[in-house]
Amino acid sequence: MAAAKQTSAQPRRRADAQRNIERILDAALEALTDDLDASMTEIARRAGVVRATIYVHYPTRDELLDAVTARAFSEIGEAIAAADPQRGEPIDALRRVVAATWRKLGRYHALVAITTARDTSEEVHERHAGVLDQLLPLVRRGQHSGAFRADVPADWHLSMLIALIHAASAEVRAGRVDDHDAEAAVTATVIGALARPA
Amino acid sequence: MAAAKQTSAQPRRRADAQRNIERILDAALEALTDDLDASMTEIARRAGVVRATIYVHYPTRDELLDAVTARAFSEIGEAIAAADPQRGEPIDALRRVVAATWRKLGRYHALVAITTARDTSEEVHERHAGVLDQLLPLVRRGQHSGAFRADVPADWHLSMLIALIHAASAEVRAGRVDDHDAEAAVTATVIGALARPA
DNA sequence: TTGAACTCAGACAGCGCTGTCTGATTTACT
DNA sequence: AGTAAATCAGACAGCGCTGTCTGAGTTCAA
Repeated sequence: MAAAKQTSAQPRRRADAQRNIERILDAALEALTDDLDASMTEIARRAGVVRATIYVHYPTRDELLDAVTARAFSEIGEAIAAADPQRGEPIDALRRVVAATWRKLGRYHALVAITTARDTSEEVHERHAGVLDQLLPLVRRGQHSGAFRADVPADWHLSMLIALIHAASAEVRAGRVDDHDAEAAVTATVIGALARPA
Repeated sequence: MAAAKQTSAQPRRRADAQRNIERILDAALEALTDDLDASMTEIARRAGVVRATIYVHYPTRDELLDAVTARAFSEIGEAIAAADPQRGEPIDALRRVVAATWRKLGRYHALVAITTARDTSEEVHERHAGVLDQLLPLVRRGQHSGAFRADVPADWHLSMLIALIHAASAEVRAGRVDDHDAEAAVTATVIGALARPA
């Protein structure tokens, strides 16, 4: 079993073990963002542990990737919930959601690429379910109210939203746009892409 | 030197060699679309040749990837030129360009991912230059005329355009939208993303 | 028809990765 | 203070890949 969030049913984990788990997950995300094929050796180096220590916590590379991805989606889900997507006009709610999530989502592009390549599309969809379940209602009510174009499936809008956020993040990483300008730009671009034409 | 397009300066290539080169490039594109890490063994299998035959024409894996990518960008450049991006209103020209290129561009996502991961951003930019040189004037004149939003760099619009096309193609490959509906949808989504709000 | 270009069919070496192992050492919880 | 949890520091085996090689056989252009 991979390292799991501690529960009262398990013996307490030593503090240094808990610290190492966080460092391993952080290092994995960073290494994989730089190189989709980053090795366990490279991840261990960045985490400041020996390779065998990773295997203590995550018996295989895939289990490590699953853990990093689960953590990422959990964080995004929390950010979306905090943006309160059900409240107010769909366009306003979409603004809040994009502002709340674009930076995080952009960082997770590598994980999306890796899991998309590795898993079946059902597995990928299931992994995204926590996030999709929060966003689909917003897209649907926007389509119903006439704020968003309704001649495409709601899934289409979500795919376009995620693609634009990843592209925006790439522009920032490439240094072509600064972070502050990018926030206004990605918000406007997303709204333009989803909104029903006037 | 990698297998190059035949010129009068070179001895004529045998017909079966020419056929194999085309099949190798086709097989490489197909295999890499399915798996970014597709092996030379897999590419040879799909091409119906032995591995050593690929090495006769492309001494390294990277040279093969370069050849596939060069061919892809050449095709896209031709499709863009055929769409006549300098003619007419910017929105109309953008429609023509998207209609002419979205299917091809969508198929080359794997190559973009691979070369982006491998090369420096200068190298990637240089590789895209033939395509960017044709599209940047369209974006700039659209920004100048007020048709496209001008509060972001022209590069921003191009990145968003390409991201949306790739996402659209992924929706079609996933079977969530059919090809015909996707064309109308991607055109509308791109125009919405780039256009200055009314 | 001839002969060079081209391909085939393996075999081989080297590399880097993943996962496992073990005894020694360190950390930290009770 | 004691001791179990955790980590370290390599070493090891197996795997699959890339690139190279060679002699035999096939293809095709002149």
